[in-house]
Amino acid sequence: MNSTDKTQNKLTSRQREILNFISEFIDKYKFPPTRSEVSAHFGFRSPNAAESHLRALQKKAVIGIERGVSRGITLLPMAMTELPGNKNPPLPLVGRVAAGSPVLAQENIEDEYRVDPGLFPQKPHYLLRVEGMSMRDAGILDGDLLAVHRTPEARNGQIVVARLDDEVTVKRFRQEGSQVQLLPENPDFDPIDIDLRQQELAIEGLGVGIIRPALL
Amino acid sequence: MNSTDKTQNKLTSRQREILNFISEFIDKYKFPPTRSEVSAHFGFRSPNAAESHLRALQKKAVIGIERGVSRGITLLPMAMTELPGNKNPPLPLVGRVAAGSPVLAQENIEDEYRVDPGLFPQKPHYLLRVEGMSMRDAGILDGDLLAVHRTPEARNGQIVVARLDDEVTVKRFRQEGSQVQLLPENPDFDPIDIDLRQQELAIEGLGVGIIRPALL
DNA sequence: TGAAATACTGTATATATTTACAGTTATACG
DNA sequence: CGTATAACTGTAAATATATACAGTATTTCA
Repeated sequence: MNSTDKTQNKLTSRQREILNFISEFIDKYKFPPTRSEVSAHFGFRSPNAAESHLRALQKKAVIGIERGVSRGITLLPMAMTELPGNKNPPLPLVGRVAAGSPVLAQENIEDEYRVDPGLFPQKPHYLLRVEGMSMRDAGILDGDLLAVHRTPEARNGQIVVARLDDEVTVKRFRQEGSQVQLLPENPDFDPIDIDLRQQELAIEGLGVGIIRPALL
Repeated sequence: MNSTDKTQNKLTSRQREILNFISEFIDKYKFPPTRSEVSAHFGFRSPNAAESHLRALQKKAVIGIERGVSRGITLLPMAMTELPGNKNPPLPLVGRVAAGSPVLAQENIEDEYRVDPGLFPQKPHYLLRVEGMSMRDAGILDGDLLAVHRTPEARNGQIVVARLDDEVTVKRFRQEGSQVQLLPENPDFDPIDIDLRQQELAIEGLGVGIIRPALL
């Protein structure tokens, strides 16, 4: 391991706690904490304890420290990845899913959009651009963005993102024992029948909402 | 004027400049400026010049100052109103529009949601909850949220929010001279014909997108 | 017209804050 | 086993920062 690689070092649990505190402090007070505020929170008797932690976090490229500046701590983009409970991250927009690749593979992500999570009944994890008119009568049109909640479980009647033979499709879900039907909402299309004993079917997620970025 | 009313006092142009600087400073550095940083920016030779301005802004309830805390300045919600170039404000969700009231009247606003403006081809100004199925075949269903761009001008074929006899409706727009048609997208509904010489029609805005907060 | 508010200069000081230096203990690593 | 890193205590000092006090000139407003 050479001395220049800083980013790949993972945080220790204590460091994660410190980072967490900084993030929450900023959320609460709208400005970063001082060394003594960090120390006070964790019960350190020396401000230097906080100082060393900050230096470590800086070395690992999750925070920035402005020298000689009070409260000069900034959370770097890198920090967002490490933070839990990061409400309202931008949702990746998934376009055409390349055969065999995971839906959220980098190559499938076209863009990122911030969308208020409170809009939807279930937290969406990504947006999937819908192709084709097979769900027209459910009001889901070609080009619509389906807000998808990642989960492998679906109940009858729900609109799912399913993967069948390396193809990703959006359909209404129906299951009776080992027989699954993927139902289109357009009489021009035929239902897809699957026998789980003979064919593999993966539920990628649940459709929880629609965003139509343009009206015709 | 008694001494307790603080909020209604408007800001002087200088105070607005100061507030602006603070806001931009926070955007840039992620923490608020000190008195000397404010002074340096405006060329004050005394940190007290900044101090007085901050006190004035505090008295007018646009900023908060934590006593004894470095960089302890916070922008209060009130400040947002005063600030220009406030990109990405939350969009008000307009529910049922009370007869005779402006669409964006306080009484019509149910909630507020942050939505990435980059999603839509035109900047949406508010979200309108669609009632009824008259636009079903355009994929706009009962309960959908229509993202509306406020403008009084519409071109043929666009989906508009129109006000006719104190009623607000969403329809497709068509105009030939003084004859306007508001076309539903559902054979169960009849087009509305308006002669502008006899009846008043106000275009409240253009539908620029749809958000469906739940799938059935 | 006169008091209050605005918009500053200038000086001073308490204290908030960063930051360096010197240690201790425990754990991980090759 | 020795070295590095993590996770602290404890002390000290330079400096960054808030903030009080004393003024001046101008504008606002009742």
